[in-house]
Amino acid sequence: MAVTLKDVARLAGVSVKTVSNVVNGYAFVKPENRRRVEEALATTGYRPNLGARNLRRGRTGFLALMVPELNIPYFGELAGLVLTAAQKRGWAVLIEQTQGTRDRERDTLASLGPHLVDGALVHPEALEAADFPDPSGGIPLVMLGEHAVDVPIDRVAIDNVLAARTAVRHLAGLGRRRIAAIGLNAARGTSDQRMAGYRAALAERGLSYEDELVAPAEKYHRADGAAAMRALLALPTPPDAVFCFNDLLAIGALRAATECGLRIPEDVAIAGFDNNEESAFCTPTLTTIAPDKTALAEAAIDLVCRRIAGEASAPGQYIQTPFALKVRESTGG
Amino acid sequence: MAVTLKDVARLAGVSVKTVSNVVNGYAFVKPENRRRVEEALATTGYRPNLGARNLRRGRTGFLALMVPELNIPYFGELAGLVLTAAQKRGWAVLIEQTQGTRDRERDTLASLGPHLVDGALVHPEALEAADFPDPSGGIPLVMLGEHAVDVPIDRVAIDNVLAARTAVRHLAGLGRRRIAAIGLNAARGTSDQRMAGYRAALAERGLSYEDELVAPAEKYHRADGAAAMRALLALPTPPDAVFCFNDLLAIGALRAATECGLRIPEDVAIAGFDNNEESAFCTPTLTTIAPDKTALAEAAIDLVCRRIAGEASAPGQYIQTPFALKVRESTGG
DNA sequence: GTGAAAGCGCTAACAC
DNA sequence: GTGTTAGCGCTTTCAC
Repeated sequence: MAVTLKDVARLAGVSVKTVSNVVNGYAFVKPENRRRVEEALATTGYRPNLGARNLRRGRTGFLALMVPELNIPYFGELAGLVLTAAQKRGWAVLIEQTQGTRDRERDTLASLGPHLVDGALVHPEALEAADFPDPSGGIPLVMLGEHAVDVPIDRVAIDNVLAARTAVRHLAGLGRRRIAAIGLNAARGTSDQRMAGYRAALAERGLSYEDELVAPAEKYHRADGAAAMRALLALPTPPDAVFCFNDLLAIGALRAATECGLRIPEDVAIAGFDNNEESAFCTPTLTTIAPDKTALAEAAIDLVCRRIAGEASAPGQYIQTPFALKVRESTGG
Repeated sequence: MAVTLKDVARLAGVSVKTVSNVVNGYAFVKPENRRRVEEALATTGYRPNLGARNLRRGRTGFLALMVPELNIPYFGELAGLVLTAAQKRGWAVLIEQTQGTRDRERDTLASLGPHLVDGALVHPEALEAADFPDPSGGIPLVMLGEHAVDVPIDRVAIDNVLAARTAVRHLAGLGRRRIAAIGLNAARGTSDQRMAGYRAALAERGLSYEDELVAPAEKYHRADGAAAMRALLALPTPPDAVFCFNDLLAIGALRAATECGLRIPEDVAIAGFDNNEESAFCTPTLTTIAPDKTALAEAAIDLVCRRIAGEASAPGQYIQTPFALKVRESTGG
C-alpha cells in the first residue's frame, strides 16, 4: 500500500539506514548514494509514517488545544491564531471542546497524555486545583486565560483585574454613576477577576457597589446578555452604564437596550471585553477591552514548545500579554 | 516512564494477551484473571499508547478538518459541530487552516495521508480538479460546502443555487426592483453558485440583470461587505435591496448603510447567507439563509467514517442537507 | 559511510 | 481461555 523506507531502500539498492539518513537530512552520505536515494524517493513518492517515527522517538508530534466552544468568536479567533503559531513550528494541533463544564474539562485533561500529544494548551473555565492530579500524565501543560488555578503550571493571560478596571474607569470617566456589570458566575474564574476590577474601579471613583446592579450570566452567550440587560432595565432606577464581561454579553445587552428604545450611549453606555471582530461592525460599534490575542497564542505555543524541548526553567511561569481599551460608539467615542 | 501492557501483565501475573483482551473489551476472559487485570490496570493507571495501537492496526485514529479560517464565524460554528460529531464516534480531529488560498489548500491536501489521518473533511475555497492527483494518498475524503470540483469525491452541501434563489426571490417579493449582489469572486466556487441563483431569481421575476449592481468581494469579511456597499450606494441609482453571499458581507453592508444614514429595510433591504449567530443579534437583525449546519457536520462525519470502514458504495456521493430562509428585520420581517 | 539488527507498545495469528 | 511470537515502519546503537 503505502511506500515504506524499505521499499525505497530496495529500489535505491542501499540499506534503510542510508535512506533514513537522507530523509532526516543527515550530512554524511556518499554523494552517489544520496543521488540514488533521492531519485528513489521521488519516483516512489515516499512519505514518512509519522506514527512509526513518533513511536520510535517516544513522541507523538501533536499538540492539543482545549477550549470551551469553537463557535464562541473569542475561541474561534484564538484557535485560529494558535493553529497558525503551531504550524510555523511544525506542530499539528488537535482541538478538544469542553463546553466549559468542569466534568468535560477534567475528562479531557485526563485523556490527554504522552501517548496522544506531546503538550497541551488548555483554556479552562471551571477546573479546580484538585483536577490536576498528575498534570495530565506528565506532558507539558500551558494554561490560557484568566482562570487561575492554584497549581504550579505555566499560564499566559492578560491582567484581567486591571483590564476590567480600565473599562469601568472609562465608564466612570464619562460621568456615569450607576454602572452595572453583567457576567457574575461563581463557577467561572473569569468572573472573579473581572468582578474584582469592577469593584476596584467603583471604589476608586467613589461609587458605591450595589448588588442589584450586578447581573449573573450562565454561558456568556448573546442571549444571556440580552436577558440580563432586560432585568437591569426593569430596575426602579436602571443603570446608566453597563460593563459586560465579554463582547457576546455586550452584544446581547446592546440588542436588548435597542429593543427597549433606549439610545446608546446617551441613555446607557455599554462596554464589552474581548474585542471580537463583530464589535467593530455592530450598531452602535462596541467599546471593549482588546487583548492581544496574537501575542497570547504565540507566547503559549512558544512556552509549551520550550517545555517539550526541556529548555524552560521555572515550573509555574506566568506570562502576561498586553491589552488595550478600544473606545467606540457604545460609550460615545 | 509510562505504564505499558507488559507492566500491567507482570503485575497481574498474566500475559500481555490477556491484558490486551481485557483492555479491548474481549468477552471471554476467566473472571479471576479479569479481576486481577482490572486491579492492576487501576493501580498502575494504565493508558494505551494510541500511537502504537494505531501503528499496529494500520491506522492513525485521527481525522483532519481543512477549513479556510477558524475566525470566520461560519467555520468556527461548523468546526465545533464537526468536532462534536467526531467525538461521539471516538475520533480525534486535527484542524488545518488554509486561508482559502489554492496553494495552501493544495499543500494541505498533499500533506494529509494515511500516515497522518485516516480520513479528512475538506472545505475548499479555491481548489481545482487538477489539485486532486491521487486523492490525498488514498484516504477517504469528504468535501464540505459548495465549492464543486469535478472529481469523483464525496460531497455534502446544501443546494446553493436554490438557496440563493430563495433569498433573492424573497427580496423581489418585497417589491424591490433594483436588487444588488455582493460577493462576486471568480476564484471562489461559492460565488458561481450564488450568482446563478441570483440571476435565476431575477429572471424569474422579470428583473433585468445589471453588471453595476454586482459588487465583487475578496475575502468575504465584514470590511469587504462595507466597502462593496459604499460603492453600491455611490451609484447614480443605488439599489433598494442587496443580497450578500455571506453574513459577514451582509453585516458590513448593514454597517455601511447605517453609517450613510439609510433606514433598513425602508431604504434598502439586506439579506445574508449562513445564519451566523451574530445575525440574530445585530441591529437590525439580519434576514439570511440558514443551512442546517448540524446536519452538514453529522452527514460528513458519518460519510467519512463509513468510507474508512469500507462500507460505503458509490465513489462520488453527493449528499444534500436542508436549509431555510430566516426572515428578520433587515428585510422588514 | 553504511549495513544488520534490536526494539518503541501494541495487536493478531497461532499454538497450547 | 491464555501464552508466545511476529511484526506494524521507523530510528538508532553497534559493527564493519
